[in-house]
Amino acid sequence: MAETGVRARTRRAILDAAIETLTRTPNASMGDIATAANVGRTTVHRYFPERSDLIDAISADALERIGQATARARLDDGPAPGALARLCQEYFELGDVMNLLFTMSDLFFRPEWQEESEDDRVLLRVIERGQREGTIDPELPAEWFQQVLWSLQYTAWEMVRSQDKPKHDALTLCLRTLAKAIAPV
Amino acid sequence: MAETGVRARTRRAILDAAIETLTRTPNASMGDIATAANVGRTTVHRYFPERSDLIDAISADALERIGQATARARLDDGPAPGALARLCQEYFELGDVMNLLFTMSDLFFRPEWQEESEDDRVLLRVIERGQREGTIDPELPAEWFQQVLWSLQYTAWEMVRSQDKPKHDALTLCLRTLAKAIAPV
DNA sequence: TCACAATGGAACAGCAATGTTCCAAAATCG
DNA sequence: CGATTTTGGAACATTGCTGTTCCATTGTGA
Repeated sequence: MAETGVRARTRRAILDAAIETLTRTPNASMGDIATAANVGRTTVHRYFPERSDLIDAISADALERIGQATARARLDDGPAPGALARLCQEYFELGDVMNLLFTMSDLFFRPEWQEESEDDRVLLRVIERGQREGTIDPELPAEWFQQVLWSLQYTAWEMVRSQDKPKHDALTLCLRTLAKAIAPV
Repeated sequence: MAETGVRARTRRAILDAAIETLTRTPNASMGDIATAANVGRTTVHRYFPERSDLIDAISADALERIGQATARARLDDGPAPGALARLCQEYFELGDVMNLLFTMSDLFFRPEWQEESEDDRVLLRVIERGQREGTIDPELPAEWFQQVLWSLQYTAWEMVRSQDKPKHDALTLCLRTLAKAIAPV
């Protein structure tokens, strides 16, 4: 059977096209997505019967990729500030996933996203470790730094988008500002 | 004529209801908004013939209020860091306007918002002044700090929303982080 | 080459929101 | 009070998207 080959490939193509299209136009129709994927609308419905099925898959895909990025950052290794910097870099390179989140903000409000994930816990843990070790400001709550890290991701990508900053420069700005923000007084 | 009295009042009621409703549900229908405003759907269409007219009005209203807040912060008075702190407070108190922007992110991409406003210019000017006077880090571009200031607004409100932080605490976090972020090395 | 899987397109029904019109009721103002 | 403005509701046509079915065509693997 072509099961693994063809089917998996078109599924992936639709998913990628959906991510890219919805990033630019959060209200894009199924037809728009089909066109972007070079696929008939019928085919899209064959893989994702309802729109919500497609959104579900996108959500799962994004969570998956974020999880992988978090793992790659090896947050438990070495000094906390360096670990956070690595995480920033990994997240920043997720690019389309990040930008999707920022424009399709309703994703954020889904249960899978609202509940504290393993990634959240790992991140909070390394922040708290830094606070104990004296490398991160203990005066502000760990949750705050967590939010700031995410917001700086958005800010960096916004610099790329609206100010035409090179990606590399934007990442540098992000890293420097995070370093200053978490530094102990 | 009741011109000034009644008409202005219902218009305002519809506008306020629209802001509040769209903040919670960016895709709310005209009917939803009418209900929220305690007004018939017909009446809404009487004041704002098309949906786009309503959105236009909301956009103008938000820009207007942001302009007033910027003016109140008197950015040209006193040391730059203090001026930015005042601006943060004023913006933070805009509350519903801020939250509307964050959930209806398509507002951001309208021409009125993309083009550099007078408020933007005033803000950039005070940042650059601080950089010359040695009170703000001159190594990072003024546009970056501008974006960071806005992002911290979002972050602070997000703390209120998802972490149940008291508004006052969230504002404090915002101010302290901004202070550290702009501080010269 | 042949059988079967996968696709594209057309056609259709259903639905929800939009925008419009009309009229009767209610509120406001002189 | 009486005239005029303002409103709410019902009704309607229109539009765009959704989800489904059917069939002919193309592609794939054995």
